[in-house]
Amino acid sequence: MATMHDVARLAQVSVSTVSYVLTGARPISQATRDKVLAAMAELDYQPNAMARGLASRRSRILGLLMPMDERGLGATETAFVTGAASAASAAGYHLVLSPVGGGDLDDLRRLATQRMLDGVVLMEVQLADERVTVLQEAGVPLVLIGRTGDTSALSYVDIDFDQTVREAVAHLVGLGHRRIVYVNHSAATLTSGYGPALRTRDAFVAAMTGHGLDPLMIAAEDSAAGGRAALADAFAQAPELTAVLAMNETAIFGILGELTGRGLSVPDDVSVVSMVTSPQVAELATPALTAMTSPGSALGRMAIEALVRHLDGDGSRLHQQLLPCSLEIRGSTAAPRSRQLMGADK
Amino acid sequence: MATMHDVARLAQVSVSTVSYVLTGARPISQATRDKVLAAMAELDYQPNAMARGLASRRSRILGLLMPMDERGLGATETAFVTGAASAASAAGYHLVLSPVGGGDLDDLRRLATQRMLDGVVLMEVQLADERVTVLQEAGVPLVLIGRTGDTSALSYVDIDFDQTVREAVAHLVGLGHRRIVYVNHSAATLTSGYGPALRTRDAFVAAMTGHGLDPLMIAAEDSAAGGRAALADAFAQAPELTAVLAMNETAIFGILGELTGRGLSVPDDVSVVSMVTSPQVAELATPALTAMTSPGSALGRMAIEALVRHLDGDGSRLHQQLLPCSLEIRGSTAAPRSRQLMGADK
DNA sequence: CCGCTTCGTCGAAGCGTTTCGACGACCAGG
DNA sequence: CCTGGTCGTCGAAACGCTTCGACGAAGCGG
Repeated sequence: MATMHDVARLAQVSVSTVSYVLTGARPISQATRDKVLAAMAELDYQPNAMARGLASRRSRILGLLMPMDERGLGATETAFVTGAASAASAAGYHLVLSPVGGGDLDDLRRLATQRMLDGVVLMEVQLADERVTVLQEAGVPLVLIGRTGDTSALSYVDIDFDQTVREAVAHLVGLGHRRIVYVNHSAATLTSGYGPALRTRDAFVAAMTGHGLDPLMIAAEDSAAGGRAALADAFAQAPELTAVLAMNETAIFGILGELTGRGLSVPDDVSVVSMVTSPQVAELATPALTAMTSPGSALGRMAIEALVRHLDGDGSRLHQQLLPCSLEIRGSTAAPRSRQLMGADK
Repeated sequence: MATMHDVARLAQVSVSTVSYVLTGARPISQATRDKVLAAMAELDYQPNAMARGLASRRSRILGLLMPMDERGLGATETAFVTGAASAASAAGYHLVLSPVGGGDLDDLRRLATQRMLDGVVLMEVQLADERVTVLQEAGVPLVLIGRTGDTSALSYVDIDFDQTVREAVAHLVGLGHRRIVYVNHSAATLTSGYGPALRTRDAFVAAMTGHGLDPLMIAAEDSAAGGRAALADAFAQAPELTAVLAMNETAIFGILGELTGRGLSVPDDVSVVSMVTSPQVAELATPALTAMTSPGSALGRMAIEALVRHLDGDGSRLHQQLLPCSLEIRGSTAAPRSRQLMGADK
């Protein structure tokens, strides 16, 4: 493994000159630069990351802390990761993913405090997230995907749930639906203060009342059974319902099953819109689901870009940005048919 | 940020003594050790990973190279990752995940060649995998999950597809099924030489003929539509079929949909077994799928342990090991009912 | 009681970079 | 022709750790 010394010797320049060619920290004449580059190529030289990190006090490694529970990662999260990775690589950083589950806060602290990571992007942030505290104490630059309760001093990118829900509701209302039920995550999730669940709830209420409609929300367990139960519940409360908006991606298969079980067809009897869903999952269902597709890769890219700007640039300004999901119309939404028209207005 | 010098000064010992306390490379008396540890605690000392890596020429970082395509990560892969992460942490290593897609072989080469990674675990290995070549050339210790075509010089852990298929077939045959169709990945995947698809195909043929039965395999695209088409195809070729064994996790929802569409009930008319499937996915379907659950977390742990043994230990011996999936019986398999008994033997 | 290990500790030499101060060479202005 | 300023390059000092050789102090058999 060739070192800078070898390159310098072969190019007949000093070690520091080689370093300047590499980093561009000082001007180097074209002639010398060429000599050095030729020597590097000949020796197949690769800078040693450790030495570089030690001397410069920056590792050029960014961490992406992702939760890894048993559920697996959806296509949305994956898109986020690939977006982040390519953005990092474009900025000359490596991106490493660290699967920090619940218990290993210590592992996180160690990573952060050992100066391995120049900066960190945190996924799946909770409203009160210990990881944020740990990293802030360690003085590691931080960008969140999602938001904590108090966002005043933090940089983040997140989904614009308000806008997303509004669009979804507008789509359904535009088709003629009046009675729309929103299937959210479980009651436990809501009371635990899970941001997306709370924000979509509020947004749904706002959007519906904005249309002069009555907002009906059901909390559903994250399972197929939870979806079935939620739908049964919904029909009990609003037999005339013609549309379901579902935040709970896991429950949605149960919802579809229950609909079929009741002899109702999608989309003719009941329209279904799935929130924050990837095309891949949407296509799994029959008919394919009209969904609000999350801007996963854009979010990942923006998070990394904000972090890099913070690292390379002035380092002061906060970056706070929201991006809505985009409506992708597939086969699960249509105008409500007569069944409803009889019971309702028009 | 305190350094070793600070600790040494406070404990009134030399820097090297502090280092020996940390690494255990030489014996240190209990008295000095205590002094040093006390000083570390007081200063909240954390060793600098870069300096340590530079001096010792090992980073104590292991890489897990995972493909990140748009499909997302199933619970199986996630289990693999968490198993690997906890094993690494237990062995005193960090595990970082690197999302290396198709294009960025260069990025991989750079990581490998910059001496950032002490060793690497490769997921989703293809029969002819460029990444293996790159890493071998860079001289990075390597453990595969999955197998290349020529496994002679490589360490790997993999699923024992042969055993897994045999168990699945035995389960169905034991219930009384005679006509069983195997829904594999797509024809394109097969001809591209995707190991699991090929190995399960061969295993299926062997298992079926072992029972004196005729092996029928259908290749299906990785989509719901692909599953539907495959099932239609299967019924065309074998109208009397009573059981489906599916390797293609994506197609399975299409298969179930098509079955329902034909008015056939699962498991009374047709039994379904899903191969290499996580409990989470199996529970999504109604009824929940009888499945061969992959030993994800055990595979991850074993891969890391093999790698660590190679790094810390003798470094010579290869580690090659297969683990079967375990049969988990849920609601999608049962004895075939009369419809078949009429058409077939017994 | 002597020379030989063994044990515990120390000092110093790296590890491969970056970065800072210095220093000729060259050029423009006075 | 001298002064002052860039420009391009060099040498050397970090960066924070590991590791090797050395060396006193014990402990031991003879």
